[in-house]
Amino acid sequence: MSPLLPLPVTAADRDSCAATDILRRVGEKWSVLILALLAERPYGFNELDRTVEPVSRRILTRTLRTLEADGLISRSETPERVRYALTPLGRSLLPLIVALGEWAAEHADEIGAARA
Amino acid sequence: MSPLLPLPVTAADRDSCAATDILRRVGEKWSVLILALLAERPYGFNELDRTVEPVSRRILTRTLRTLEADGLISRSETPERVRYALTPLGRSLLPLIVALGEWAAEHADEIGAARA
DNA sequence: CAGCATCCTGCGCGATACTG
DNA sequence: CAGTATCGCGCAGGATGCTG
Repeated sequence: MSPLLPLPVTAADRDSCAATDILRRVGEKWSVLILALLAERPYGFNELDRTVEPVSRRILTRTLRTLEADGLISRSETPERVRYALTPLGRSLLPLIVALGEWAAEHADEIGAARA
Repeated sequence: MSPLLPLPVTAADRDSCAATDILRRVGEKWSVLILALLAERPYGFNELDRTVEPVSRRILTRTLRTLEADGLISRSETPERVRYALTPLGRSLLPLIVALGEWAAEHADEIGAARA
């Protein structure tokens, strides 16, 4: 066993697998989108709310809190507004997400064909 | 807008984003693990069931069907057994998952520290 | 502007039992 | 061996209204 990576095969591992963990995190509905937006510049809360569009404020809040708790984004208050920004850790994750996005774009037709 | 990628910002895009789509797919609980196992060699159904361990057969079945529908794995029947294997498409996705796994392993302590 | 409180729905995931 | 059928739980995600 023990494949190419720190991947969990036994029951004992299954909750402690870093790869699965982070994959589930970025698999959450709005995470990647938020990270991609913050890659360009910091955003305020309502600004994110408007830009991400059909997300509810409840979910946006929770997603931001989670990303913050993981150290991927930072939240700072200024007198005028709250400011969400990427942390260095979050920024280091970007290339991988970008690569996955490119892979998905390249093979979108193959996947579409397979589904039909 | 329109960040670094084909990422969905508007409501119209949100269900058609290939990147988010594939991320949710591999974010499913057992997907990466199954892909990682099949990266080494083909597996039979019960063989997967035993190896992945705490997964229920119902979920294993559904996960396999989904991965198959996306063209990432193939299912073929021989007289003695059913054989699940990676497709070329699935294999082309592996390096990206490996990269994410390595990233997660490298930064596991930072993430852990952030959560505390 | 930046949220929190409340209520609700769908489905990811699981346990258990049964089938050809 | 390779599944299907049935039942159930918890949580992601959402709608709506209120707050300082």
